[in-house]
Amino acid sequence: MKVYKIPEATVMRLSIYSRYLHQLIDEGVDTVSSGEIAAGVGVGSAQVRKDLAYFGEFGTRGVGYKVEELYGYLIKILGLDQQWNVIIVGAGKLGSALALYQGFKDRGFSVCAILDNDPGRIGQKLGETTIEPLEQMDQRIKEHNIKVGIVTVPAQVAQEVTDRLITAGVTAILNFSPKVLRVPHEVTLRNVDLSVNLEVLSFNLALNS
Amino acid sequence: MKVYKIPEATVMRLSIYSRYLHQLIDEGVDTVSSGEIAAGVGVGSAQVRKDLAYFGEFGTRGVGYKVEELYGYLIKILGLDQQWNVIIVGAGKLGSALALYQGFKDRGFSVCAILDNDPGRIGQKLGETTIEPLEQMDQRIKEHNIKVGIVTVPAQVAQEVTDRLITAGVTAILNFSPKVLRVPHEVTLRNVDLSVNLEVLSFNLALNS
DNA sequence: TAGATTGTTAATCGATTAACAATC
DNA sequence: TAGATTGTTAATCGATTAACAATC
Repeated sequence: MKVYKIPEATVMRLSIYSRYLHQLIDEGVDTVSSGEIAAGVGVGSAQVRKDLAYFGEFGTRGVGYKVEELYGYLIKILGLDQQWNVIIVGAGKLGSALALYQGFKDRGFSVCAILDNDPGRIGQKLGETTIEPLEQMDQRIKEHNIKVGIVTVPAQVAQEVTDRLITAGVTAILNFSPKVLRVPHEVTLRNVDLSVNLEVLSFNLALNS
Repeated sequence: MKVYKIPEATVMRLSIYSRYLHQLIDEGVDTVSSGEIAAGVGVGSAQVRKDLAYFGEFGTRGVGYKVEELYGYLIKILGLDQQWNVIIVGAGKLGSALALYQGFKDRGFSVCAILDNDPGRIGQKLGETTIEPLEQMDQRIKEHNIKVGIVTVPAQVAQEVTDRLITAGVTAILNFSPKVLRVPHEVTLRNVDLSVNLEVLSFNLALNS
């Protein structure tokens, strides 16, 4: 797949398209147009075609796209045709909820290690997985060839934990801590800052009042 | 505050700046330049000045910004100088974790109602708040003048729940369900789609392998 | 005054959208 | 062939960045 520069928004939309196509498969639909996908997920049809065009030609002019086929391509493009092992650092409320989140499993993500440094938490089970001390990080990452780390620790230790994850071999990080993290450019970082999200809402509420 | 069109990215950065300023206050710093803020949060200094310029002139040429003063302005702009009452619909793992999330309280958000339709969950306590049936929605929203709704229900019922929230008076929605929601234009919607986030990581991993 | 840093304008960059030739 | 819809180009839009006059 020879690709130059894909806008991040495009990747996010591909993920959403793929879910919509999954729904169409369930409904037994077998052909769909860019306009229908667009209407289904609330974007323009040119946007849909443009997003797909980054990766190839998947449709038939005058006809549209075969739903199952396009779905298969998207899953491949998104890397969801393989299993990704995940480590969660921080077994607080949020980390524990994420460890048990069914949506991750559904899409091929397998949480195979959960770490915390609270002696009261270590040894407890979350589903199949036992909470272990941070010292186990290196071993678990190597053992399970983990590439994805989820950071749900307090802000003060988030950078340190991130550095350790990267040193141990993780190259993709989902950060839930309210901390601006620095990572080398070859590591992909995404921030899911819950407070920032609520504050955008708050901004809009304040604006309209 | 007379404002035309603020990029959403600007609002998110303002939230991040405000946290950085809070940290500077703790450190006893009392003056800061746009370059220092920029370095602190990993953006360009022109970006910082431009973001602030949407809302006014907060600095002194040749000197910089007074930390506490600028922090105060940002809190005001973000609407964090007032308390926002929040309702959570869906008391599963994620909803429960959010109900207890300290970060929300710290920024002035008060979760004052949690609803679920699972009889096994109703009546249980999450912190101070008791899980109630969905029938209580209208009453709680009116009683507490709730403007913010957090949706953590399964995709199948997300749109229905959202419609009910809006009818009852909620005008800002944080959606954690993997569902494209339709809301009237006067309602602010933010999607925090955990799977989409992981899939962007997966895409990048697949790209680099 | 000299040095520093803001606020703002203009240039650049990149993403979205409209339009249409290609083609089923 | 006529109608439909793709893939792609070019136009538009909007956000970021560079540059600099204003000014402390």
